[in-house]
This record gives sequence, C-alpha cells and structure tokens, in this order.
Amino acid sequence: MERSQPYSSLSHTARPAPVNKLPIAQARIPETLRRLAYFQAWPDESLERLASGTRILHLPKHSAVARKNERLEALNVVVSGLIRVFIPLPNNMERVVSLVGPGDSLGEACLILKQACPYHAVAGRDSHLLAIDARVFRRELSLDIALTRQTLERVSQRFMETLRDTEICAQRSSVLRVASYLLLHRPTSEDLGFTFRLPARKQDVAAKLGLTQETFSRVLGFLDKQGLIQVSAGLIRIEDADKLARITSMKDCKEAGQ
Amino acid sequence: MERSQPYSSLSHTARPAPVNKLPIAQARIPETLRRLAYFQAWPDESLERLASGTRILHLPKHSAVARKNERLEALNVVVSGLIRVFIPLPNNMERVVSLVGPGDSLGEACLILKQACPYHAVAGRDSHLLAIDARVFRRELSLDIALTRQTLERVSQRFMETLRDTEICAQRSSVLRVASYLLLHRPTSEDLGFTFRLPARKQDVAAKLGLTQETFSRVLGFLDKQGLIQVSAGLIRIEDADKLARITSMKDCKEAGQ
DNA sequence: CGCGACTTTGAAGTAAATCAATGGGCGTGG
DNA sequence: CCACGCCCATTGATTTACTTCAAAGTCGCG
Repeated sequence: MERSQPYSSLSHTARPAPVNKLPIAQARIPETLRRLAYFQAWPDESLERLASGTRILHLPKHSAVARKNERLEALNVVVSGLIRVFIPLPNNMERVVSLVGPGDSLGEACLILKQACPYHAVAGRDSHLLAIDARVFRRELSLDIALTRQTLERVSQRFMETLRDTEICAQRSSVLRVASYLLLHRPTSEDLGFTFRLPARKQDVAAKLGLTQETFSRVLGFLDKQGLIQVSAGLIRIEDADKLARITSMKDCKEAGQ
Repeated sequence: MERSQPYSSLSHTARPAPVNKLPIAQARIPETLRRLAYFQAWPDESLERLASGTRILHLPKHSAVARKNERLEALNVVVSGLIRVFIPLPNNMERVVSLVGPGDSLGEACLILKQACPYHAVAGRDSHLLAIDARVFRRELSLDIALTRQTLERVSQRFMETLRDTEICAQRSSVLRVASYLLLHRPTSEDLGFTFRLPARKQDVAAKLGLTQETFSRVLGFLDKQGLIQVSAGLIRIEDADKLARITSMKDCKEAGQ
C-alpha cells in the first residue's frame, strides 16, 4: 500500500508519469534547489555539493516519508504537495504535529541530533520532495556559519510554531481551540476581516487541534450559525476578527445565540 | 506580588540576603560561567566577553523571569532553583511548557528570532539565574561557529522534548498520559524498576500533562492501588516498567483490578 | 451515473473538569 | 513542645463537553 521508493536517480529512465504531472528530472536538481526560498542563503558551491547528495522523490498520496522511531537519512524539502506529520495514538487516531507544504522542510532537528524520528510523516497528496542526504547536509553545515545560523533560525521557528500549537491545544473548550486557530492566521491586527484556506482535509486540521473531525465540524457549524465565520468547503471567511476574538474570553458560549 | 527587579549589577551594594543563602557575587560570574555545563564548549575569550554582559539574578519564589508577549532581553541560565515556564489559560489555569532546573536555559529561540516571548516564566522557588544580555549573546554567536552549532543543538533538543510533551498530552486517557510520562524517565529499556522524583509540585507536573491536580492525584492513586507504582511524597517508584507500559496498549483499564 | 473519499448530523455514553470540603506536612510563633 | 496558619494534596459529588458509534449526506471523478 505504501510505496516510499523514489525514482531511479537516472533521469533518462523512461518512467511513465501521469500525463498532467511534470516529473522533475534529476538533472534539474541544482536549478530546483536554487529556486527554493529555503536555499536562498546558501552559497553556490554549497548548492552544487548539496545537489550531488540530493534525490528527487515523487511520492504518491499516502506514501511514507518518515517512520516513528526510525532514523531519518535525509533532510526533506517539499517542492509540491503536502506532507502530514503526526504522532499515532491508540484507537488508530492521529495527532497531527504539522502540515508541511511547498517550500517547507522536515527533519532538521532529528538530523542534527542524530536521533530517531519522533513522528510519522506521509504524503497527504501526490508530492514532490527533495531528499538531501544527511551526511552531505551535515558536512555543509559544518563548513559555513551562515548555513548553521539559518538552520538555527529554522529550527527556532518550528519550535515557536509548536509552542503556539501547544497553546491552542491547551484550551479546554473546542470552540476556543478553533477560534484561536482561526485567529492565528489573521494577517495583521488591523485586519478585521480575512479569508483563509484550510491547509488540508478538515480531518487533519481537526487532528492538529486535538479534536475529532466530528467535533471540528460541529464547532465550525456553530461559529457559522453565530455569524462569526462563513464556511464554504475548505475556505473560511472571518468578517470580524475582534468579534471572534471576544468569544475567546467568554466563559460559556454554548447557546448564547439561541 | 511579583518582583521582577533583579539586584543591582554593582556587587558591593549592601543588599541584605536571607541568612541561609549564599549570594553569588558579580565578581564570581566568570567562574560560575566556567563551571556550568552549558558553557563547556565556549572558548575562554568568549566567556570573558560574555561575563561582562551577564548579571546574577537572585529571584525569590514567584518572581517573574519572562512575561508573555514581551521581548526577552537576556538569555537565562538557571544556576539553582526552578523556573516554571507556562502558558496562561482561561479559568486562570496554566499549561506548563517546561520546568527549567539547574544547568538548563531559557529563551534561545526567542532571542534568535527576536520575537516576543510566547510564555510566562516565574520562579517556582527561590532561584539563582545568570542573565546574559541578548546583544552580547548574539554577538558571540556570530563570531564562533561552534557556539552557533551548540545553540542549534540545544534548540533542537528543546524542540524534541516539546514533541514528546505533545505526544503525552495527545493521549486521550489520563491514565495513559501519566503512564507515558512516568515511562519517559526510564533510564534504559533494560531497567524494569526505577525511582524518580517529580521535578516540581504535583500541581505543576499535572499542568505539564494537561491535567488538573485532582485528576493527577486520582490517577497516581489508581496506579498505586494497582500495584504498578508506589508514591511517597514527590518520589515515585516503578517496580515493573514493562507492566506499566502494558496498560498503555490496553483499551479500558478503569476497573480492571477490582 | 455511480462509486469512493470525505464530511455532516444525530443520539448516547463516559471521562475529566469543576466545585467544595477535608486532610496532612511544615514552619513560625506562642 | 504544642498550636496555629499556610500551602499543597486528597477525596467526594456533580456537571458538562467531548468522544464514540452509527448513518446519511455531499463532493469530485472516472
């Protein structure tokens, strides 16, 4: 069911791809690296060495990127698609830790500490990844302080995001959790209204908030009925962020409207 | 109620200290720095420059170290005592994020990203801290790749710990949460039995597990009655870690024993 | 059109939060 | 040395919000 085997590194291999997909050839790795924001700070010589230790992974939906308790052997940078990073729970449920999209990366902390992976990671849809060999990555880091520095910033960023998630999940009411989550995506504190797209299936967003899909659906419905948000498929419109924020401080908001 | 003012940086200020405390004089900062494991990797010249930007904080219990949404102006390294790092919740409850003890530190990620602090931090008991000025810290980082590297490792470590906490709090049963927490402290997978001391008040440990003190108390009592652990004050003895681990995979363990 | 994946809705059960009161340990002071 | 007060932990009774189980409904796609 799960195919984690990447394509052969020989780019001329006549591997039939779905017609509407453009497979990125191995030869185009240097170019792809250079294009990604992730590598903007990296000097050209570094990128060349990096490219030689990099493979393109073309992962169909549901294929595994990393398995819990196993060593990660590469840094993964998402070119396209979506990777769901999660911790498995009893009742075969999941706690989603992060949803990694294009331009984002996966695994720095693991690689640096040479520790086993604390999470599973699977493709949430067909995805392209760059897999940079761990040793090559570590070697480049040791050569250039700017890269170490950038990685430090990146891991710090992930850490801060995780703290924000912790804060959200610590809210004891589901309405509070969802409201906090929505408000987290407010562009600036000046914007009263804004629209944003759920980064994944509602099921996975729910799992990120520590809720079941059912509860998430109900809360979304509730907020909608209250006129605080409008939900259409994966698109959510917040008209008045301050008003939504207000329920954050309310004790009980169950039947306030009716 | 909360005094966050540190002592004057002039060590000769005749500030009366509790008789049973040895105030660490400002003059002894270089020595103290050298002694801490945290600074083992730092070259001597770095430590000297660091020392000049470092203050000793002698914090009475309950005094604030950092406030949520405010800028951190120093890296804090705990010499003695205990700092409780937490996120405030409605119902004036807290979600404890970490309990920082001697040798541990606080704030690297914030300082590096120059972002506002995402948590409160207060002394859980009378504590000594070294407060290293943010600018001095950043400057030393920029000068030496080894320090950047070490900080990267440190932040990565904190990140991994936070993921482990996330995993624990994601467990939907309180018994599972507590059991997971206890088993996290197993020295090696060979050790069947081991003893360990709760790092803080039960109240705070509970808050770290996302539980109320009442629930935590009940679960501890339950596990004790099952003969899986023995609790005496802050000391917990686990006789058979495997047996305790077994309930992790059990569906329902409510009244299994009686 | 019909199938599969995902979501919504409903009804019932349950575990943990909450409220409230008691109990124990420890330091301080009589 | 005992008495008092404070802080922390425990225990019990009640409530409530979330999960769970089950089924129907929507959407996109071959």
